[in-house]
Amino acid sequence: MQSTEKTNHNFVSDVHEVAKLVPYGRVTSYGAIAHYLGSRITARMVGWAMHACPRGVPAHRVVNSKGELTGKHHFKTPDTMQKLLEKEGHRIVADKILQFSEVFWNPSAEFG
DNA sequence: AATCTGACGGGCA
DNA sequence: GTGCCCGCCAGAT
Repeated sequence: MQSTEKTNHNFVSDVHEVAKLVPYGRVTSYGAIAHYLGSRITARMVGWAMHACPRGVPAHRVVNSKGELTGKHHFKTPDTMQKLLEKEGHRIVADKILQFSEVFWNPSAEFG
């Protein structure tokens, strides 16, 4: 059947939903969300989806696979992301979350 | 219409 | 550890 769908940015809202599931005091990565959503979604797609994250999505809890705050420039100010994370109890040095593996939250491990 | 880029990540030299 | 390449999709120029 010929689907008349032109844009499939259905995954965009999926990304936002998963991001909302990240618990307070925890963080996840773009790649983890991508893997959870399926192999056709890559970390880069997740990053792209986050540029339009609606209010209520804790975008600051999504960092790259090394725990670095690579998306901080997309917040109101470049230090907003770090501020929010520190407020949630995280330790950040040089835009990098310390003990990242201990606060990392993996959606695939929780649901899949 | 074609090309480059982007909040990324894994693999390989 | 460093550096380059590939993949995936949509938007911008």
